[in-house]
Amino acid sequence: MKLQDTLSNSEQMLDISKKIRVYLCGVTVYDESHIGHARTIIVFDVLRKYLESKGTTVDFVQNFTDVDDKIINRAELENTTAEQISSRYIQNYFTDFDGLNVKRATNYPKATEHIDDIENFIKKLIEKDMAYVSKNGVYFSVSKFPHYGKLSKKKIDELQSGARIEVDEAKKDPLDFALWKFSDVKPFWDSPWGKGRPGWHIECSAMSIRYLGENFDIHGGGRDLIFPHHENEIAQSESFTEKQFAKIWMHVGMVTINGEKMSKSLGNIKSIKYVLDNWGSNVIRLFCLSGHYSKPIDYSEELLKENLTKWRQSEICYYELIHANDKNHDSKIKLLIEETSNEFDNALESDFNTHLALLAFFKLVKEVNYLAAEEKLDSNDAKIIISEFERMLEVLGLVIPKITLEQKQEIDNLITNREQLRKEKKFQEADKIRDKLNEMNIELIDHKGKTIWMRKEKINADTQ
RNA sequence: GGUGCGGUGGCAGAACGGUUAUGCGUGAGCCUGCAAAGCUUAUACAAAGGGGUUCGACUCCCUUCCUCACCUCCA
Repeated sequence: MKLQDTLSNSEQMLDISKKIRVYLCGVTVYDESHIGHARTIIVFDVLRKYLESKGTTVDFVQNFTDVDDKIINRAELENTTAEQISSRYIQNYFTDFDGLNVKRATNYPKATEHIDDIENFIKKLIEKDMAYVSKNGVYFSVSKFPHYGKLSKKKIDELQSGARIEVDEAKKDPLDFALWKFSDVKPFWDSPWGKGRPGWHIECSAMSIRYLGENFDIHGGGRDLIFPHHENEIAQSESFTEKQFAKIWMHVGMVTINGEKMSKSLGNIKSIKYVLDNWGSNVIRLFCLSGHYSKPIDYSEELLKENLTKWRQSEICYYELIHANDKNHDSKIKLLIEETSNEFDNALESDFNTHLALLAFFKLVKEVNYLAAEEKLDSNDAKIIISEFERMLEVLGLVIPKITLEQKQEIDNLITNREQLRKEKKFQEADKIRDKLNEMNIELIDHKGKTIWMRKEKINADTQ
């Protein structure tokens, strides 16, 4: 598999026959997550699901930043503790992302639970003279790390001349960043240097190395983390281990709205709860995967609607497949499956192009719907198609809700009744049955000779 | 100002030095008791501007312009 690596700015081969270790920078838990967070996490979720579908073991670690100024501020505002705030939003995170059908990570380490690791990390950096203690805390000496700027392609002197960097007198160099901040505001921990809490970047270095080793495969996050977060992580980690840190750096583009980055400070966010309520998980996932992961994607009702249309077509495809009963084996089916399956895999293997993969998936959908319309969908062929179709659904994290056997029985009975009424031209009564099924979220599709049903989840967007 | 992605039809988004995907949308038709959905078909003188290179460029080179992101917390 090839992936574009931010560090080398080139495509790197990833050997997926071995175990893959992935660290994804998660969220700071001080507020609700929005669709920008969702995109990054869904991209990595699909990456992981694809690898696992190929039999690759994936160690997938995603942190929660649960000590941070924003959390503390929020706690003050609500007159509660930082711990209360972070645990509330961790819960909120799981509600959102379970709702988006994101598979739980192997591990969700929290900064507050790794203070020892962090302290040891800092201790060693001080021993190596890569860090120093000052009035306000412990700082990393950027000028001592010769490759600083290699990830973000920034030059140290240019950064220093940047007028927007706030100069802190306690720092030897304005670029130095905090490993440990002295503070006696809760939460704080004792340390060899004084009471305080960890800086932001150090937790990811300490925890990724702790769980994945000193040199793991993929480190990822949103593009906005390249500088300074990931740059700093490289500096501290490589100073610590004297080895190359992550092999591949994978960065996901921003979700924009009207062309502008979606962010709290701009106040233009769409929360996951909001989009989930209005569009449902499948449509959001399709939306998040509809462009190449590295590029920005613009949130718009139009695009969401387009993905809703495509999802409806996919659902119909599925129901056509399970209802197939024609006996017209088509020798082209084998070829069709091979072709779409290869296109799907090839797209993902060449820098994880989910847009192209989706194209292959929809090609299969179109073809099945065509065959069904032409009454050429053989039931045995359908079985073969279903297994490939379901494999793609699984990788993409899309879910078609299942129904129970009893429900199916009931639906079949109602349809039979309706057919009889239609034959007798008692259309009003027949329509009543159709309405009743509709209330059960069952939609009928009348083909020339037969009627099939599909389960159709109602979402708010349908009624808008 | 620096750095980095980009700029392709109404929208989304590919490949490719020569024949311009694909999807959504839109028009027409088929099917239907009606409806929904589906299917069929049509549709677009698309390549930011200007120079080159070439027999030929959307694709290569130069240049100008523009968007966005990062340079401060951020997925």
